[in-house]
Formats: sequence, C-alpha cells, structure tokens
Amino acid sequence: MSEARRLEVLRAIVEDFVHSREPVGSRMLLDRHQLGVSAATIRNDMALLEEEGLIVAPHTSSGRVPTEQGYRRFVDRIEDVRPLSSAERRAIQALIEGAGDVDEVLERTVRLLAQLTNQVAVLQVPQFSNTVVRHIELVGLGEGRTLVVLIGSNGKVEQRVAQLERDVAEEDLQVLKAALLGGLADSRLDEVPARAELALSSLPQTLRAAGASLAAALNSLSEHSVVDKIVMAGTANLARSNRDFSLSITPVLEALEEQVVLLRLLSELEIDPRGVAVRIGRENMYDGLEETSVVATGYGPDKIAKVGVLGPTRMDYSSSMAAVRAVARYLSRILSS
Amino acid sequence: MSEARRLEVLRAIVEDFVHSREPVGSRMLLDRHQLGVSAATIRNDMALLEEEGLIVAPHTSSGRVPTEQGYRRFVDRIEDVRPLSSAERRAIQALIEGAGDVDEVLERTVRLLAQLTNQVAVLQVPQFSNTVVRHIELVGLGEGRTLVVLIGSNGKVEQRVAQLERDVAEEDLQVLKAALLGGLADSRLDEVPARAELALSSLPQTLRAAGASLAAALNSLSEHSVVDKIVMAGTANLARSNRDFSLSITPVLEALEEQVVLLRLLSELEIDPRGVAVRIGRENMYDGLEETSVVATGYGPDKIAKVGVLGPTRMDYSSSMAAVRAVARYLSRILSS
DNA sequence: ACTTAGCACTTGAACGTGTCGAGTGCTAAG
DNA sequence: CTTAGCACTCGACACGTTCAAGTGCTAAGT
Repeated sequence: MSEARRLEVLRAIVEDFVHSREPVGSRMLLDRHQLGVSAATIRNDMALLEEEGLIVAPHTSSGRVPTEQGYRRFVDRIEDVRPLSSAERRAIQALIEGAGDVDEVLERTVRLLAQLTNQVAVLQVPQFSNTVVRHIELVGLGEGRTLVVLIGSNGKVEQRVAQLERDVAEEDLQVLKAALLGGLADSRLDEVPARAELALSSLPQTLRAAGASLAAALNSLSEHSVVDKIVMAGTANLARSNRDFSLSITPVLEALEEQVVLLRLLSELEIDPRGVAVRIGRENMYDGLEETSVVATGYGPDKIAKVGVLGPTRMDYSSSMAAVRAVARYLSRILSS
Repeated sequence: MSEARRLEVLRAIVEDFVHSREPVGSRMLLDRHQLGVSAATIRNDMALLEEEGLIVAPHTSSGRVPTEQGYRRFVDRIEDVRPLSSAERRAIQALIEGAGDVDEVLERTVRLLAQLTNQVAVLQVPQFSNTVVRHIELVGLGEGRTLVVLIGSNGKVEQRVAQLERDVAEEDLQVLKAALLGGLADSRLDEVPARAELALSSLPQTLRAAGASLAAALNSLSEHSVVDKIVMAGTANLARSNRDFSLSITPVLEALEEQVVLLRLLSELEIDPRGVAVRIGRENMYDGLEETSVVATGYGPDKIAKVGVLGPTRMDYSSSMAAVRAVARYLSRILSS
C-alpha cells in the first residue's frame, strides 16, 4: 500500500473530475492516466482514500468525487508554478498599453483575471487618499488585554485586542489614548505608522512599551481599514460554468452583492508560503459560499489589498493559483511605477 | 366581436402568465377572472388575438402565451398608476434616514429598487464635477447638415448631426468652431449651456442662427456625456426569477458587465408621456438582451440620468413602472436638497 | 350576428417497465 | 501486495401507456 501512489490516484481523480464534471471510476482513470497498475489496485486505493474521507461515491457503485478535504490535500500538494502561457503574456501586454488612471488599471486587471481563469474575479480597492483617522478608543479588558478601536472618516470601524506585557491603569490608558489621538487624528491612513511612531516619543518612559504594542495594533487596523471598495468581473462565468446547475448560483450572487461580506472574506485570508491563499468550500464560513472556493493573494505596497478569483469548489486550482499570482505580481509592478 | 373584451382577454392572459409562468388556457382564464362570457367565446377571442400576433400557442393545443407585441399592447394600455404600498413607503423612509453622501444615496436607491421589483436595478451616475470639455469638432456634410463632435476629458466621444437652415461655408465653420471652442474649452459639462450662449454673442450677425443650432446640439451632447458610470444591484434576482431557466442568464450577465452597452441602452430610451420608458424584448437591439425588458425613467435636474429595472420579458410591467417612477421621483427630491 | 354547448382530436407531462453499461466489493489465485 | 474474475447495484435511456388540459369546429340558441 504505497502512500505515494494513493496520493497520485487522488490527484488523477481531482484532475479528471475538474475537467469532466462527472464522477470518475477506476476504468476511466486507467485509460486517461498511465499509473502502472491495474483497475483492481486502483479500486483498493480508492477504498482507502474513501476511508480517509478524501473522496466519496455519490451513490453505491458509481465513480468517486473528491470531498472538500480531498481538494484541500490536493491543493496542499501543489508546489510548482505553471509558467505563464504566451496567450497570457499577450493579454497582459495589451493591458499595459491601454493603461489610463489607476482606477482603470484595476478595472482592467479584474476583467483580465476573470477572462484568464473563466471565473469570477474580485479585487479590493485601496483608498488611502479619501480616508483619515476620525477617532481612537482604548478599553482595558484586564490582564494586559486591551481593545483597540479605530474609526475612519469613511465610517469603517475596525477593532482588535492587543496583548500588553502587563496591566495598565485606567489613568495611563487615558494618557496613551490622548497621545495617540493627538498624533494621529486626521492623519491619512497610510501615514498612520509614521505618525504613531512620532506620537510614542512624547510618552513617559514607563508607557513606551505599552504604547508600542498599541501602535502596532493600530498599524494593522489601518491596513484593514484602507480597503473599503471592491471591483468585480466575470459573474457571467459563474452562470456559464454552472449551466448544469449542480450548485444554485443564486446564493452566490447574493453573497457577491454584499460587498461587506466580500471585503471581510478577503481581508481574513492569510497568504501561505507559496504566495497565495486558498479557501475551499465550507472553509468560507459565509452563507451562500459553502460550495465555492476562493483563491487570492495580496498586491501593491505591503500587499495590503487582495485580488483573487471565486468559483465552484470543483475548479482548476492549479491554473487559478498561477493566474492569480501572476496578475498580482504584474499589478504590483505597474502600481509602483 | 367586441374589441374591448378582446383586449380585456389579453390583459387577463398577460397577468396570469406573469404570475403562473405557464401557458394560460380558456379554462383557467374563466376561473380566475370574471369575464362575463363562456370558455368558448374566450376561445374565439383568443383565436383572433393569435391572428393579430399578440399571443401564440407554444404547441398545438396548450394554452396561449403573450408575444412581444402582446406585451407591448398591454403596456401601452396601462394608464393608471398604482399608488405606493405602505411597505414601500417604509422602505423609502428607512432609506432617507441612512442618507450619507450622494454616492451612498444612489447605491442605496438602486438596491431598494431591486428589492421592490425583485429585478435587476440599474442607475446611471451623473458626474458633472470630474469631466470638462476637451475638444469640439464641426464637419460640414452638405445641405446644411453638420456633424457636431464633443470630446470630454473622461474620454467619451459623443456626436450628432445638426440640421442648419442653409449650408455654411468651410471658413465660416472654422469661425464657429473657434468661437465655441474658445468659450467652452475646459468648461464643466453642466456649464455648457450657459457658456455656449455667451460664446454666441461674440459671433457676427450672419452666423448667429447657425451658431444657435450648433449650440443646441452641443447642449444635448453634454447631457449624454455627463453620465459615464453605472451602479447596479439585484443580479441575484435574475437567477432566482429564472430557476426554471427559460432563458439562459449567461448572455444577460455578460451584457450587464458591458457597462458601455448598458450606458448606451439607457441613454437611448425616450421617456413617454406617462413618465416612463419601456423596451420589450427585441426592441432592445443588443446581443443577449433579446428576451429581457427594460423599464426606466429619468431623474435629477433635467432628468439627465436614468434609473430603471431590467428583467425577463415576462415581468410585472405594472408594478415595475410604478416602482421605477416612485423611486425616481423620490430620488430627484432628495438630490435637490 | 354573437354566444354557447358539446365533441373529437392533439399533445406534453407523468409514470412504469425493461435494457444497458459503468462501476463496485469481494474472493481466490499469482 | 497485486491481479483477474464474478455477482451485484444503480442511474441513464428508450419505450409505451395513460391522463388531463386545451383546442377547433359544428350546430343549436338568443
């Protein structure tokens, strides 16, 4: 019972299923891939994979379909990056030439990504210029835990709990708040890190450590607060990829219209070492997205804003990851010039 | 053979079909509506209506379905406006209270409209502030016909043929162009009418009449050029109303993503005396919209921008017209304060 | 001149049946 | 640990039958 071969079988199942959209059985597997073994052996492997919960049979005795965990295992095994095809290079080239203002670049980028992946593409728009710090609030929660709240002029309220080394007295908290507020009020969000550092220097020595922790929390909040808009393209792909309507697209469209939900979803994603974040099916805990996956990454200075694609769990993860990464890199390069 | 009753039968067919989504036969018609006649008479009327091309039978001997012309006749007969329901009043009330900046008002309005009608709502966003006149071109076409081209700083190019009383020499055309360009270059689009009038006064007497005609054309162009963005809501309704997928929503979603197409479509609409514009099925000459209808009207100062809904030809025109009109009125009132 | 009742006819939808093929699990042999 | 073989399952598909809704037409009634 070779562990490696079993995973190879899983890979084959996922790839076949993604393309055929139909449960894949041992026979088909034998034809399309040259694994060096017979159908019976594959069946045994499949039985084991099913025990592990990586694949399931929709009904007794028809082919297997990957489960969410199956996709997850498959995705985690992807390491190599497919290089860009020449068609993609050409598309990107065309994009460069038509470049107008920044908003237009973003708009075109998201369309491009939708076209490359045949999926819904989404992109967070960072808006430094419009938004300034309106208010800051600090609330002691005991044991050094302190709630930091940042309110932006765009009405967004972001909060986070900072863990200080030791508890801070209420009066000191007020001092810290006054110092931070004095330094940061009406600052643009991208100025927060610099101004916060400045504000720290005016603090008494005893509060420096606590202030630094709070400033760090504020910096991270300001990054989140800076994206408050989304552009999207390719919703038609959603309908097309789904003409067999295995999943109803209605709830997905509803979720996509709730920009607040989308913003939060994207902000939550943590980009893994390979440079992308992948959320599969119910790993997205949002209503309506139980049967969809998200592949995204960050772009721009400090990778503050995210760009990615959203599609049915049965998607071509490998291609999507490559396309998202390539587009994000390209976009970062454009924006920095 | 009473003409009035036949139209009444048509009305009944349309209303029933809109709600049931199924071909409606003489029996059903007799049950649900109290027309004072028997099924046989209705059948005779239906035969006549079919001859007129207002309804068709999908297959020999099953109920009738309205044709596009049938809907058209039905819509044209609508005169009375359904008053707003209390639910609608409440929804609008809720909207008022949350009013933030103008963009947010528009955003909320379009969502409201989508919710009220259970359809896709679209709204043109007028942008006076951003856009200025970049260039004006005049081209003589002979017999007094003159092509007027207006190029805005947003890159939009609008053109129209103006009919002058008599032919103007090429040199005079250059004089007119210089005068208009001098007065209008870098004007904001909403200032065009005033500035154009001013520019006319510097013209020699002989060119006054021609100049006035050209200025009128420019004014109308500037109105068109001022809208270059669309906000949309309720695409999920499209999928929902269509879960029986009588029309594939893919091409519709594609058309909706082409904002340029949508902008042109809305701009073309001519609002009829009742205060709304209705385009049914193939009256929209755009790919993908052959089986959808648009109900829209203008809003804001001079009704420059349009707001409306888009849905399957089989839609509740009466409600849609009422909702669109009410929302547009309300929106105009808000914006003027 | 219309309207109505009655009747023969059409037709899609729903349902039951039988066949077919892809696929499985299991057992026994290599 | 792999393979061949076999009995068994179950959905997809193709048919045939029945059923109800609906039509057009004709003849009688107002």
